Amino acid sequence: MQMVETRRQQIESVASALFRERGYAATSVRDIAKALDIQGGSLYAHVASKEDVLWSIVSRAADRFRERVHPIAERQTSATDRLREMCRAHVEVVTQNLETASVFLDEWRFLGTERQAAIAERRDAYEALFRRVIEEGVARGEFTPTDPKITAIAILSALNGIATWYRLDGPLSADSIADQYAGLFIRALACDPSKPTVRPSQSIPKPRGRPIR
Amino acid sequence: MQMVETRRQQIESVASALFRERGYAATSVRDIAKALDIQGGSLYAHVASKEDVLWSIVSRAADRFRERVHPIAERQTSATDRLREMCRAHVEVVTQNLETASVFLDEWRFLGTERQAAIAERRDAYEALFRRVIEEGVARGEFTPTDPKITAIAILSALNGIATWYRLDGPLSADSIADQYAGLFIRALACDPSKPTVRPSQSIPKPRGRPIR
DNA sequence: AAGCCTACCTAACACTTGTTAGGTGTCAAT
DNA sequence: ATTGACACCTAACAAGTGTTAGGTAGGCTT
Repeated sequence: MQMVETRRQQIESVASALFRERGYAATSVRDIAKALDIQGGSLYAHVASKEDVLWSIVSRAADRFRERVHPIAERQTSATDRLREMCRAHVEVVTQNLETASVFLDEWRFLGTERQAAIAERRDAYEALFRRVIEEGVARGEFTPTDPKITAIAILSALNGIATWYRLDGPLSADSIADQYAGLFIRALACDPSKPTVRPSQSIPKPRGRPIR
Repeated sequence: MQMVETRRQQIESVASALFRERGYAATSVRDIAKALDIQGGSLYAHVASKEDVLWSIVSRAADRFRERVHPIAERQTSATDRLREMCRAHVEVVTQNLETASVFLDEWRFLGTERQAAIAERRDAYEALFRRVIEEGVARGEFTPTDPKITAIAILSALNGIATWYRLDGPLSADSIADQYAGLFIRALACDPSKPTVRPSQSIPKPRGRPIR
């Protein structure tokens, strides 16, 4: 009974590819239709608007990231371990959903105001997953003391950059990329073993209003 | 004699701001004109085309990055030192030219094919500056062995990400951001001091065809 | 056989797009 | 006083934009 792909899914799939390579604003509804060998107006039997398609893509991609990474963030393992696995999972989502992930990362600003706000909220929450793991690692003396907010953003920027240059037919496997990135960040955070500063431990300080300085 | 700002410069300045916040494709020539309180067609007394404006912005921004970072890459100091300073300089260019840098990073794909290729070439050369410093640091045993290409891309992705979120009126000074980022990457690359592997030294291996694996 | 649903088409709508041709006024140099 | 450059305007162009209304053909159910 399993049908291969509903028309709506085909539209989103084709739109993802076009939005990624030309950008949302530079892709017309007729471009999408042409890729499916139908007429521009015929799309509206399946979708309410062009922005609607973007929203579906973006919001589904947001789901994927959270679904994969959130469970890892809640594990009871070391911060080092969780951060490594979170990085790996993030890279996996990017490389396995290259088009939708790219659209999510780059084109969400073309959504209407409310939808944009909804995504911003989810991105903040997602970023907070990384920030908290870093905070915890620092508090436990597992990580070098750093500003968790900046560090989290730096890590995510680097990981998200993969979406721009990764090619399925390239020489690098997704796994090896993930390992390299994860290793890089773990080394950046790993506490210098020469001075085993075991901070107050256990207690994680509540984040104050302003992030730094 | 110094005139404040030629009309052409005003156009590019206003266009940078609009391209950054709405994207090139979603910004009309009339939008740019309206910001200058003139009529859409009047712009063509100063510029040849919309793409021409983009090209000016993008290519000038590319210049700025190279001008600031290339001299540092050629210093005779340690790889650690050079990488740190290169990161700092890059952040400086981003934060001091927020709008043009953002446009350079995000909107260059809307250039025509040849101009796009020209920018791609310059970006590759710029990326190579970072890659070579990393290669050298690894070869000298100054850095942990890592794939220089991936590492360079990771660093630049993180640094470029700053262009998306940095605000002049935000709580973080550009300098402190630069230090944090630079510190992060240096720690990620610094060789574990417990095993002072002084590799063959001096000789830097020629990069082979395929990057890794 | 009738009705209905799905999937698509055609044609048009109101509007926006980048760009150009020709015209107007201002100001400095001749 | 004439010239010419400069900065801008108006008006239009051809093409493309997202979207809609109305129509048609085929297949499924009744």
